[in-house]
Parts: sequence; C-alpha cells; structure tokens
Amino acid sequence: MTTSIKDVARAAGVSPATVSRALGKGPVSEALRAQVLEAVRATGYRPNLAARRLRSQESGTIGLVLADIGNPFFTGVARAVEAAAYEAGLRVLLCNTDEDPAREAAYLALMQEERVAGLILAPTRATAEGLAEAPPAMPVVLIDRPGPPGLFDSVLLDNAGASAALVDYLVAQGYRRIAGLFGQTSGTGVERAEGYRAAMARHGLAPALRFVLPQVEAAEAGFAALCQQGRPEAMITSNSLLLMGLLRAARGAGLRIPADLALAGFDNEPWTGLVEPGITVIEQPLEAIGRQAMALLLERLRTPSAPVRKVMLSGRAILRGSTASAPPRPQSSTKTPPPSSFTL
Amino acid sequence: MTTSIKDVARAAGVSPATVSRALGKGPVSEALRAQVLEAVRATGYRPNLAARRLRSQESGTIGLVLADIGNPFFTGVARAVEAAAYEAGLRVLLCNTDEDPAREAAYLALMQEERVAGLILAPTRATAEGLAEAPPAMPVVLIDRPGPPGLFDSVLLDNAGASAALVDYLVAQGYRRIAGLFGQTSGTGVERAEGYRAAMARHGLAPALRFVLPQVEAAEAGFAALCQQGRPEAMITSNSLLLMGLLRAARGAGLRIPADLALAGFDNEPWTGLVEPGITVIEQPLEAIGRQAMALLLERLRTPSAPVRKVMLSGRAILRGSTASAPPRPQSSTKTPPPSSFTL
DNA sequence: CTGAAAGCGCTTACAG
DNA sequence: CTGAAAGCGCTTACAG
Repeated sequence: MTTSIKDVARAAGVSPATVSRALGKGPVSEALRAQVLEAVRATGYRPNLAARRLRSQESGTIGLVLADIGNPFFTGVARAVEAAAYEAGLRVLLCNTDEDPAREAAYLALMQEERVAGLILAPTRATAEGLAEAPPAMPVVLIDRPGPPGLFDSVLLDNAGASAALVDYLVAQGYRRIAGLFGQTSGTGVERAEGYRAAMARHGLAPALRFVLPQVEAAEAGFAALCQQGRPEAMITSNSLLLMGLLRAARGAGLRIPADLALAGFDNEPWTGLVEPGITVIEQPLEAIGRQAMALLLERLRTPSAPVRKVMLSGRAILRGSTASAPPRPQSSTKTPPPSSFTL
Repeated sequence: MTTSIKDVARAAGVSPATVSRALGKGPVSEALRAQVLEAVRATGYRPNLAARRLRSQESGTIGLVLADIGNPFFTGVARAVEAAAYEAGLRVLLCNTDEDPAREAAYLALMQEERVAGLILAPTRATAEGLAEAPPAMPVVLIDRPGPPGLFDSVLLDNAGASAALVDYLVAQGYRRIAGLFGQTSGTGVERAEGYRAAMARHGLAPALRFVLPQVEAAEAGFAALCQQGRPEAMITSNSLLLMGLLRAARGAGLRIPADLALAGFDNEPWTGLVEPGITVIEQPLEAIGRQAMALLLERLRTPSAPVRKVMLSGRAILRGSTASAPPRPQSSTKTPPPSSFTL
C-alpha cells in the first residue's frame, strides 16, 4: 500500500537497516546517508510510527488529560505543555474529560494502551480520590488539582492562600458579608473554599458558601441560593465560568457592581477586563504551570525513584473596579487608593 | 515488561488468537470468552494500540488540524468533531498550528506518519494554496477556510454573504462610512473582505479596509490605520480576536459605542454579550460545522470516488447595542426598533 | 469455534 | 560502517 522502508532500501540500493540508521541516529557513512535521503524524497516515504513504537518500545508521547478544553485556563496550560514537550522531542496526546469521571477513566485506559511515557493530569475529585488505590501504570504529574498527598508529583496554585487573599482584600475594602461559590467537581474548588472559610474565620466573619457544578447556569442558580438569607455585599468564586454566571445573575437582578455587590474570582480572562467595571481576579501563571509540570515529568522519567515533589506557584491579584471600596461604615477610616495588582 | 496477549492466553488456557478474538469481533464461544475476560481482569492486560494498528493497518483515528486552539470557534468545532468521531468509533488526534504554515506542514506530515484514516483541516492561506499541488495522502475535509476549488470536501460558512449582511444591516441602521478589518492568514478573512467590498459597492459606498494578523495587538494597530483618514462611523471585522482589539482601541481612544463608533464582527463569544453595549456579531453554527465535517469525512472514507461536496452553512446575526441606529441624517426616515437576531 | 503460523514495518543486537 | 536476522504485540487467513 504505502511505501515502506523496504521500498526506500531498494531505491537506494542499501539494506533496510541502513535506511533505518540513516533516518535515525545510527552510524552511517555520509555517502549512504545522502543516497537514502534522496531515495526517501524520490519515493515520498514517511515512517510508520506504529511500527516504530512497537519495535522500539517507546511512544515518544506524553498524555495530557484536562477537565475542560473550553476553559482558557486549561487551553493556556496546554499550550505551555505542548511547547515544552516539543522542545524535549516529545509529542502530546491531548484529551478532554469534560469533568466526567467516566470519560476520565476511559482516557486513562487509552493512555495506557497508547503506552505514553508519562501523564500530566488535572483530575476530577472522584478520580483524584481513586488514584491512591489504582495508580496509573506510568509516571503522573498532577496539575491544578490536588491528589492523594505524597504520592504524585504536582504543580498547584496556592489555592487556599489565593482565596484567603481575596477575602482579606475585600475586608480591607470595607466588605463584611462576603459569600463564596465554589466548583464541586475539583479539589481546587474545595481548597479555595477552605481558604475562604479560614480567612472569614480569622476576620471573625460568618461564612456563607455553596458548591455547584462549574457551569454558568449552575452559578446563576447558586447566586439565588446565596441571596436566600439576605443579599451579601460581596461574592467570590473559584472559577471563571462561575464568575461569568454570577455577573449575569447580578445584572439580571438589576444590581450595580460594586455598589450593590462586589465580585471577585479566578483567572484573568480577557472579558474580565472588558466588562465595566472590570472584575478583580487572581491571575494564574499558566505558562509556568505547564512548563513546570513538563519539567517534573521529564525528571521523573529520568529518575523514577526520586522523592515526590509538590510545586506551589503563586498567583497575582488583578485589582479592578468590581471590588472598589464599600460605602463607608461608621467605624471605617480613610483609605488611600489601592494598588492595581499585588503578588500573593 | 507490560503484560501482552500471550500472558492473557496462558492465564486463560487458550491461544493468543482466541484472546484476540474474544477481545475483538471474532467468533468465540461464550465459555472461552468468559475465561478470557476473567484472565484480562486478573492480569490487568491492556492491548497495545501500536501493535494493533500495525497489524490491522487501521489507525482508527482521524486528524484534526486547527489554526488556534485558543479561539473558542475552534474549541467549539473540536468538541463537535470529537463527539461525532466518538460515536463513529474513531479517535481524534488534535493539533494546533497557531496559524504557522511551517507547523502546519509538520503536523500534516505527522498525520501521515500516524496513518490517520482522514483529516479535518482548517488551513492557513499558505497551506490552502499548496494543497492542489501536494495533496495529503488521506481524505481531507476542509473547514472554516476555503481551499483550491473543487478538490476537497469542505464545510464553510457563507462568509461573503455574512459580512455583506453585516454591511447591509449597518447601512439600514444609518451608517455610511463603514471600515473593515480582516485577518490576513486565512481564506476566511479574504472571503469576508470580499463580501464587505461587494456590499459597500452595492450601496455606492467607498470601502476602507485593512488586513492584519489575527491578533488583539494587530487589531489595535489596524484601528489606528483605519482612522488615519478621518474616523469611520462603523467598523466590522472578521474575527473575534480582532473584535476584541477594536473594542480596546476604541475605548482607549475614549470613543462611545455606538455613538462615536459602531462595531460588529464574527463569533458569538460570551464576552460579546457581557460588555456594554453588547456587540453585534454573526454567530457560527459550531456544532453543525463539526458534525457536518465528520459526516463528510465518513462518507468519503466509505466512497472515495464520490463527487466532491461543498457544504455552505448559514450564520445567525445577533443584534446588540453596538450597532444601534446612527444619529439621524437629513434624508433618513423613521425606523421601527430592529429585531434582536435574524438568520442570514 | 479453535490453534499454529505468518506477517504488519520497523529497530537493534549480532556478526563481519 | 554495513547487512542478515530476529522480534516488538498484535490480527487474520488457513486448516481443522
């Protein structure tokens, strides 16, 4: 059917082994290499990767299993992973689980069948919990979402710290009744909720939080639930889809931002700076997350027995109009204008 | 190393051929099948896809080569393609060229090396032009962007018609000096520019257009260029990144929309409805594009000699505040409020 | 229905 | 440096 290494060998007047060496790293004389290359051009030969992988027992591929390719956070990380993989001479097999543990399981099986060298994975909570009992057959680096402690290399944002910083800032701006809406499918949502809870407690404030599916519609419902016992002065959320949902719901309710409701969340997506007022967000270092994950994976492949590493990256708060100072209270003092961003 | 079909055969007390048949579609007695399945579970066997592909000469995979995975248009199409492929029992190999013809060429070669059954491709202009002389070795369905006429199945928006409709609508709203900013890397940008030019001519208006790279920054520069000879009353653009750039530039220049400048573009991204005023856009049927492309590819695989098909899909205009009526002119008549959307 | 054997297209010790 | 041969893990005619 298609041309094989034999056809090239015949055309070049050499053995198949020589063709293989000329195309790979084997030792070949310059003269023969030139003959082979010419024959490759003449025949239009393209190596068959399935055969190469089967024989060499190396896939030259890593897997990247993400929860939602429509989320710019993951798109950004994927770009960085792909760039780093390319530089390392590896290909990336990208899969999108859509936050569905069943699809996730299917893709993990697929990765195994493809014999990928390693895996970069942003697991759903369900999968993250199962990872301890049924670990994948290849090295795994977790990103964005925590797994069972101490078992896998991971690259995470300081999630609790970031949402605590958001609470601290809102409190400094004069807000007190601060509610939180968090994604229920990821460990990230859980960690951010914990940071929120801890910071609220530290300030002596009562927490009011809800967990929902990370979807725009779910956030609109969550908004209503959070307003059940009187409207909060501010809301924070763990995910940009939820942030969009809250904004829509607030507008639908005719609320002015931030006068009636302050808003803050995660991920500095373009739209958060385009709406008016702009929305205060924690910007995650997408590029660094992707590259760091790839670096950890490469080291793990090189040294399987090295101790497990957990890399915590810091975000940056982008301060915008959605969290401008709350209306003055009796006890509040005068404030200087806030900085427009700070590192956590 | 990892368990193979031989290990399963030994554990089940059958031949490797029987294992293969039990796992595939071959005829096997129920008793043996059960034994095999049990042995598979016991051994934790996972088939080696490289071996399977090599032997069966079927990759069970199609390639999807896109220009920009960060663009929600392509993300949406990719989801639809993947869903349709899954239903057809095929996998999808997704590659992102970033509008770079060199990367595109590398990925097309890779697709060949992976022996994918077929390809769904959104080509850059450079690649689209070369497709006639150097056609890929497998069936190709073009999406979003035109290729050499009559050579490949394709699924396209009626690009010229859509941008003409935008011009018509702006004219009906009372705008006259309408400028256009178009992406220069894709045939789509060219077609949309043509539709713009034709519609302007039909209305007896002078066109003013620029081609730029499909990037936010390039659009900001393009904005300045279009304002060189006096500011237009309205601008249309062929791409959502360019639309974002125009909006930023307009705001940076302190322009009110639509009073100082009306704005319209393509792709109904969430942010276009979140900014105020909302931006008028042509919404493309992402799901239909992806599914139609997959359908064409499947038919092509079934009937290689069938005549080439070109499917033109229609978009839907989403009318928002960014194109509200222009300030009345002497000759303009009274208008009824516009509908909020219409099909092209 | 079942098994023994051949072979997909490569790479890689093994000789020379 | 070069070639002949073996073999990666499967599937699939070919017999039975």
